[in-house]
Amino acid sequence: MPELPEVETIRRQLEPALIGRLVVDAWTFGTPKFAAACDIIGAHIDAVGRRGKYLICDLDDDRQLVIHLGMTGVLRISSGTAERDPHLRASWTLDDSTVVEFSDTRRFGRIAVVPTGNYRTLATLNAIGPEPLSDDFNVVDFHRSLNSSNRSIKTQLLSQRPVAGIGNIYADEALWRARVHPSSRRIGRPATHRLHAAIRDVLAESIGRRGTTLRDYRTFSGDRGANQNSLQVYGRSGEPCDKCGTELRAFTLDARTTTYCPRCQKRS
DNA sequence: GTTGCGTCCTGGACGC
DNA sequence: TGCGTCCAGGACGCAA
Repeated sequence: MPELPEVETIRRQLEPALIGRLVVDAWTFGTPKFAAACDIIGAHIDAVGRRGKYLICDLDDDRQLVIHLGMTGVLRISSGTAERDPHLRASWTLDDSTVVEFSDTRRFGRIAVVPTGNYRTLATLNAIGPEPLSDDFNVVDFHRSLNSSNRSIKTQLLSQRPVAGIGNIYADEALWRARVHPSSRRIGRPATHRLHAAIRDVLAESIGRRGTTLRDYRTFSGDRGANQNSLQVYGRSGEPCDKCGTELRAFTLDARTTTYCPRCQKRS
């Protein structure tokens, strides 16, 4: 499932292929979620950016192409083979004959075209928090944001409001590193400092490994990420904690599987 | 405004 | 072997 490190890895590889290119043709799967792909025919791509898990391409007509990869979305250059991908949801043909494809098995992804900076139709992006690896992500605001709601800490991280780009994998990993129980509804300053640092660390390390591939995720060049070999809690329920040896446990929080160490992550 | 829940969606795992 | 059921989860809409 593409989270910030996976989307950033794709963005870095996508950028040189798209910058300055003219979109001469487009195709889309017949559902409204992907229909906007065809709206950018005739536009040049000026920049390839990212906010949280959203890829955002600046167009030369004061609009932006916004792509969310959902759970299983993959962007790639068309192989040109005759065998059609049954999960292809959109494709763009560029003026150098490159064909960029968006494949999404579970159709949780989304494509939108909006006036630059106007994200009113994308509620999560419109209210998204600071980029975790930027200077905008500071401990004071993070602490205030986490304690402004009565929801659990993990639920808030997944909401994208306190900080952008965190999904289920990196939420579990960061909370474990920071020794914060996922269900905690209040967090003190020391724990906020630990969580702030842990979020930065797990994301930066995963970007360095080109993301986490559990099943579907591939980089733009079709490679698997390598961070799945370094996960310390996610998907490891029943295995011993790397810190204390206690058996890791899993439970469901907001319909998402949550793995934690009952000894290292005491509920506050 | 906040919170919680249902829905979307498909392939793999598993049990019978 | 074939069938049915369950599970995974990000974003969004809706109701309370």
